[in-house]
Amino acid sequence: MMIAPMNVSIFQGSRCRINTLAHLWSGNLHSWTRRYSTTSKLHDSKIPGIDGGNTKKWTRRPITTKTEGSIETPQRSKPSSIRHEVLDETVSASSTLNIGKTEITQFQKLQYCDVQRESYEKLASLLTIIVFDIETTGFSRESERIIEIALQVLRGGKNSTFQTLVNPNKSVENERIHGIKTNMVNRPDVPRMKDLIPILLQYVSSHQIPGGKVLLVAHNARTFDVPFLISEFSRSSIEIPSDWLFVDTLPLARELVKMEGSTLLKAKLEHLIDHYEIIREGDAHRAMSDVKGLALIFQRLTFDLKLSVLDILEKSFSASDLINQKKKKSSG
DNA sequence: GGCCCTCTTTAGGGCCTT
Repeated sequence: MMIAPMNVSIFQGSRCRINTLAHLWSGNLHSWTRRYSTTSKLHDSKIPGIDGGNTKKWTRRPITTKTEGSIETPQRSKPSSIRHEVLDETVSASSTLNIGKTEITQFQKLQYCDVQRESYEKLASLLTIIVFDIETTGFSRESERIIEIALQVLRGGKNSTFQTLVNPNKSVENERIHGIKTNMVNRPDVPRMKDLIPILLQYVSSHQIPGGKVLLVAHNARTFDVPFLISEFSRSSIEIPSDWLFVDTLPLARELVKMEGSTLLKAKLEHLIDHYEIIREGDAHRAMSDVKGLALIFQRLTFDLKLSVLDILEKSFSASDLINQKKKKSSG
């Protein structure tokens, strides 16, 4: 963990800057720590899975989810009972919040940072970061539909990943992109979006820290994933919770492309995966494969760009931000 | 469709998502 003073912030005047978000999660850390042990903090992490430690345990099981009375949002829905897949990934989070004694001592010497550190730690401790991705039948959020969605909670722990196919109630014409065929999703046992939304809300809520916010991360989130979610939620007459914030990794990748000395030429997800030498788990353009890749990319990007949690929050936006932005443009 | 860049801003084209 690197700590250095910083002078500018829209949140508060001066503050401490913590140049990595890695301490907020553990689920993926081991995957790139092996390749990118460039910091002593990461090098010293005792993470299950490294060097013959515990390995990730994956089990696939059908579940029945009941949402009645369990969603803390105003948009309560009828109880639903849908079979879908949850991939259990058991990953210890114990290493991520540990700070070495030396680091604490050095930190404590920065007297002027104490108040800011307290605020930072409070903010960080209340934040749940979730990487997500959707596959769709095309680019238009008006005429096309979501056919797959995947999420990964970066903090790790039980049920840290979620994925499901979605019944679009229309044919899939772009199978060549993701390999998802019409007969894979147009089935009665595949949930439609209106059935899935209450489950999604419950899943996110179950990982949300009381009083905290959720930070949902996606590549090209601002102009693709989030507008698609807004449209799908709207069709189901459900609002996206106001405590969901979104971060788009595309502008972050573009910052890295522009950075002096950077070898990243394009901001596409595939270029980022190549750039960081990430080994894919599964096929490209399948939601969970892209989520797992992006989870690693997000960690590397925030490290390379020296972004703290506050920096990321400054770049975040809400669903209502996009809706209001669109209304302004329409009226203007 | 929004963002970004430039041979620009009274515009146009490329990128990025499926």
